[in-house]
Amino acid sequence: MAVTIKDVAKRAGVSPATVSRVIADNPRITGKTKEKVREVMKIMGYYPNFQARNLVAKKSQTLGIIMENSATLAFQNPFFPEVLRGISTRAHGSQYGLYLSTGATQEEIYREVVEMAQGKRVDGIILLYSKIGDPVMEYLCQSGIPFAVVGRPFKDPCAVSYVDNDNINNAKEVVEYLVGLGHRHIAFVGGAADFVVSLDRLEGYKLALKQHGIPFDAAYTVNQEFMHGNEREAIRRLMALDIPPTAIVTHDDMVAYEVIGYLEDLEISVPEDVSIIGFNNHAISRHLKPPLSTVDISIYDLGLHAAELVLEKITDESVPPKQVVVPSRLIERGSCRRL
Amino acid sequence: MAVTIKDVAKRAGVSPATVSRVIADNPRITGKTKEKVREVMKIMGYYPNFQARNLVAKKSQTLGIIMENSATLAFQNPFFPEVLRGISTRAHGSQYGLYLSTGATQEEIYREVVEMAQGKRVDGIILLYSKIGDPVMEYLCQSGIPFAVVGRPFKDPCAVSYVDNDNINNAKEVVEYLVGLGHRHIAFVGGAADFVVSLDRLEGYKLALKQHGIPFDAAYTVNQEFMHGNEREAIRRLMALDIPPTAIVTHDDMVAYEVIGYLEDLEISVPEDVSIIGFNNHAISRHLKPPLSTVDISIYDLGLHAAELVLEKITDESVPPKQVVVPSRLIERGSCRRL
DNA sequence: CTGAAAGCGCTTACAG
DNA sequence: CTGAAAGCGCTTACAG
Repeated sequence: MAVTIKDVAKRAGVSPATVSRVIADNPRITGKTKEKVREVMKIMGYYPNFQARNLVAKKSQTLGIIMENSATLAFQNPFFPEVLRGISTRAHGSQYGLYLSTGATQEEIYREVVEMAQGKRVDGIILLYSKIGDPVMEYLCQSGIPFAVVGRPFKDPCAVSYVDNDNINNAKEVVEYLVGLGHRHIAFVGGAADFVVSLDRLEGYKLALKQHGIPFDAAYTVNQEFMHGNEREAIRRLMALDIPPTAIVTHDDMVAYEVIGYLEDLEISVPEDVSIIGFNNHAISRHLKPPLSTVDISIYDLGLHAAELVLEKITDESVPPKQVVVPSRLIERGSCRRL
Repeated sequence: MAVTIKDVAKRAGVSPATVSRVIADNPRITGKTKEKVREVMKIMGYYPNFQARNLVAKKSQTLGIIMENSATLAFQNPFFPEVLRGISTRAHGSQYGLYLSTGATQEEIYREVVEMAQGKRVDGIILLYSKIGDPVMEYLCQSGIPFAVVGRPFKDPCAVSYVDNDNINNAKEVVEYLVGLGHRHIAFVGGAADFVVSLDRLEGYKLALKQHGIPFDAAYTVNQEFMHGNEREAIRRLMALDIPPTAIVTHDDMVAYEVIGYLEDLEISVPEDVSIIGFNNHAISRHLKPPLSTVDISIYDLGLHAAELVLEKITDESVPPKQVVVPSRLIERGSCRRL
């Protein structure tokens, strides 16, 4: 049996209430009493029981982190560890712990979130993704629990606190950069179609084309669905078009390298034959061949701000929803060439 | 105020004890009563409070995951997300949640672990790394809390449950593979020197050399300490030796690619001039140039088994410590050449 | 400055 | 088959 507040109280010759106050460092307790109690706590190896403490305090000092289907997306790329690092740093700074979702399907995740929230297992929640028609997001909105999203919500974004890059603009700038290099036939390899980030980037892509009088052609776009075993084929098809693209925008550095691999198999070189650009600026991208031009989206900061937003909500429920846009920057390296 | 068991009881016209039994699906409760109570629970949107439930049950249904200094190692490479995915799957299968450490320094981590354990925040702990003279490991050993380690403990390994690859042998086989290709001057780029995995691999490296009558020369080894900004210089020095190595073993695929980058800057090509081999088989490694030969250490399985081990300990404290060795396999790709 | 008492939301012997 | 009561380990008005 672990030592409880009562054991300490008895041994220190005070009441449990006093011990409790010493733990809370209540200023109304004598220095002498505090010292004595602390001494006893140390001797007995006393540690407060979280469950009990949280039960009466009606809080858990814990943030719930909800990630997408663990088997696939979230875990595939370095986004997850990096955003978690940001969250972790901020949470730790405020003495909050992190509780992770473990569900693999949308239904499991939904159930978990409801239990976390209703069961008071967490004080707030960070949703690591934003997708269209997501029941989890809907639940979060109507539940009243403090939460923040990494990624712009699809509907009613002003009603929720979120942090995001300006994805539309990022993609637009990337395309403009390529246009500036003389490219007119630019392909777009995007993420899963039901993620808002994918929509936004596609939108930015279209916007840039339009602005430069380049007609949009769906044949130049490929999305995450292609990632299910027929990536290679999708790229082959792309390059077999009557007018194949001279540049490809991909939504992630690792995907960019995967594409580069397929291109090489087709004896197409980067950047000689095709220019390519990624997103996320993975640590390794500058060391690889070719060094990848990419957009650094400040993943760590996304995490930091997401944590900040929930923490704010937890501290004061009445603060209005807030949106944070984290800056990104285009990093030029060797994977794009002037036509 | 959230709806409690009392609210449900009142509305259903039963006692709180009965509601509690319905939740636990106690067979001594009438089907009719159960139905009625469940109906009311649904109507009122009742969810059991974890804190309260766990307080009396003296358990938390939660596993603590301790990772190394979040800012650096654990988060740098895909090991962390992948091992977490394994843990997550197994934990979820047994209705266990995951609680993550957030500390950045060893002291912070130590404090967190003690609080997690003593404060009954978690029922068991998975330590994601094994290093020499680690106070966290020592605490875990003497605390009596169920735990498992990913990686062989440095001392008294038989006293703790852990899962690991046969790192000594893995490294040995890698070196033997290179020797088999005709290499005699083989360099070793290892991880941080205080990690047991680094020791083991170095040991395997030495073992293989010895077995083939190749003298060990420390000048051919570089360790993680070189990763602090002077990686490039370390590689330059290595290749400037009187007899430069014709092959390099690196402890991680991404490190291998980083090294390859530095070699290229020195106008040394892989595998033409130098062969190189990695560890961990990152998803991207087969798509990169050159496709990397590497050792697949089954990271997902390491996580799965680690979770299995703690869960076992939690279920039955009396089971003796158990060790699981997860198989690895050498994957030949294009980064090594026969001399 | 400190203690006795009530209570956080639940579970579980003990009765009946 | 169900309820009243005690208790998990803590905190916090309320007294004094």
